[in-house]
Amino acid sequence: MSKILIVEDEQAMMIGLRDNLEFEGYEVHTADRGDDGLKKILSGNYNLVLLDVMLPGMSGFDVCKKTRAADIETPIILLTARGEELDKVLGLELGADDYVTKPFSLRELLARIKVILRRAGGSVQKDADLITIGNIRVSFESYEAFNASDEPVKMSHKEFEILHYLCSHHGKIVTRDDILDQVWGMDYQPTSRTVDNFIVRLRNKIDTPENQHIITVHGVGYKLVL
Amino acid sequence: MSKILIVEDEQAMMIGLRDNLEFEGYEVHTADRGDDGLKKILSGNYNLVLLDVMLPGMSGFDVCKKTRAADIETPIILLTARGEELDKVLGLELGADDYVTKPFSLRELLARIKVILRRAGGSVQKDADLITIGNIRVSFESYEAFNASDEPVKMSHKEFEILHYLCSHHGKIVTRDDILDQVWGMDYQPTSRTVDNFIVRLRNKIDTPENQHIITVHGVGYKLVL
DNA sequence: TTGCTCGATGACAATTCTGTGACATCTTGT
DNA sequence: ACAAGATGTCACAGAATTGTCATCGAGCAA
Repeated sequence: MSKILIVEDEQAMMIGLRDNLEFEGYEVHTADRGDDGLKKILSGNYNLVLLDVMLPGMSGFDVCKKTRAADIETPIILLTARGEELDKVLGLELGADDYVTKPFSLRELLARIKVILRRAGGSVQKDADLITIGNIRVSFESYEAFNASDEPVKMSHKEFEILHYLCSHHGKIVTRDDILDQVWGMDYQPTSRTVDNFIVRLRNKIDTPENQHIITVHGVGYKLVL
Repeated sequence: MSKILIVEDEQAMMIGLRDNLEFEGYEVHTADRGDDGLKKILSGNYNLVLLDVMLPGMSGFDVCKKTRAADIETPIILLTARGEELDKVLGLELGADDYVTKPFSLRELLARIKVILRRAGGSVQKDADLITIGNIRVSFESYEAFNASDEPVKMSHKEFEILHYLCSHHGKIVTRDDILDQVWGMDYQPTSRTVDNFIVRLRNKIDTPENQHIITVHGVGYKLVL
């Protein structure tokens, strides 16, 4: 679970933020002075910092600057009361990762927090095994495929395996022999014509009118582009 | 150098952005339709995307969503004309990394770009095997070639092989027989006229008006200069 | 058994790539 | 400058590759 530090001197604001973030499942810590906040940030113990600009002890700008000067890369979102652009830019140039201007909407702040935590390599996994390829979304774990309207798309076992192989090498070229070796095995192999036929079937399922995802590389093989 | 893609249909806006970003030292590419933009983004060739929300072809939201669905993590900054919060949140939840609301200040946008590029650690590693030769960039691994505008260039298998051989001996002189031996093999070999013909085809694709990259060494063979 | 699906194959069409000759143009040596 | 040889360039026919369809048989379930 992500740990968030709130550095904010206005009691009401701080409590509101804390409660909401805790409700969202974050672990929340607080500081109400700039210098205290800096000390905590420098411990490197947080995944994210919400930092007010107007603070007793030390301004948010200075906290930010000193944090970066100390080579601490903890993401920082600035909370500023003034809507002036100068503040924004200054903040970002000082090393902040984002800012919101008071009054801000909670939904927006939460969205921004999510974005930054995700980007920081956080722990938001996505639908992991549902991969979108052209027209369809495929799960290789459950051998299911769905079209744009979420209706199931029928795919045979071999079709899944071939698509899976193409997927795991997407962007790279795969020869017919590669496919035969991987999907059918070294011992028994049908004609390479068979591969072409499966490619046709896959194309019918995943290609959109505008985009062809399985590219023929003449004289070499095929290539899947996502 | 960071490569930035601008997806924007308003000419004036696009030109303004492009010029300013180029002035800042970024390599800028453009697209004026949502679907075209998506195609380019999916190539994974960019460090950052500036994406307008209102676009012909496909909305910025959809482009964003599809990009993330395809597991491409290229950072995206949304450009939105409407100041509505819903847009912002929606955009961020769809996987955008940031947004600015038109009209935005250039300084702010530049600051945000810097922040994101800094955070992304700033390099597209796909360029690893992308070699630039004159007009085009070539990947011998994936048998792809792109021109200056990042549009794919068609190249046949033999063309790739010959260019590959020239590349691996760039700066040195290569005789026609060398090429025939390497590309066609010792046993079967066409006329040496055939080589000339392929050289012509390659030249048409890679030479720029100012620079000839495949040099004829009269009486001996050819030489590739990068 | 019957009816179904899937894998495999071959035939043919469609497409793309190669190789060649003819002729224009250039380079070199005289 | 001239001739001889080398190279540039183009269009086209044939070769090679790939797309697509119809079909057949094996395996499986009802």
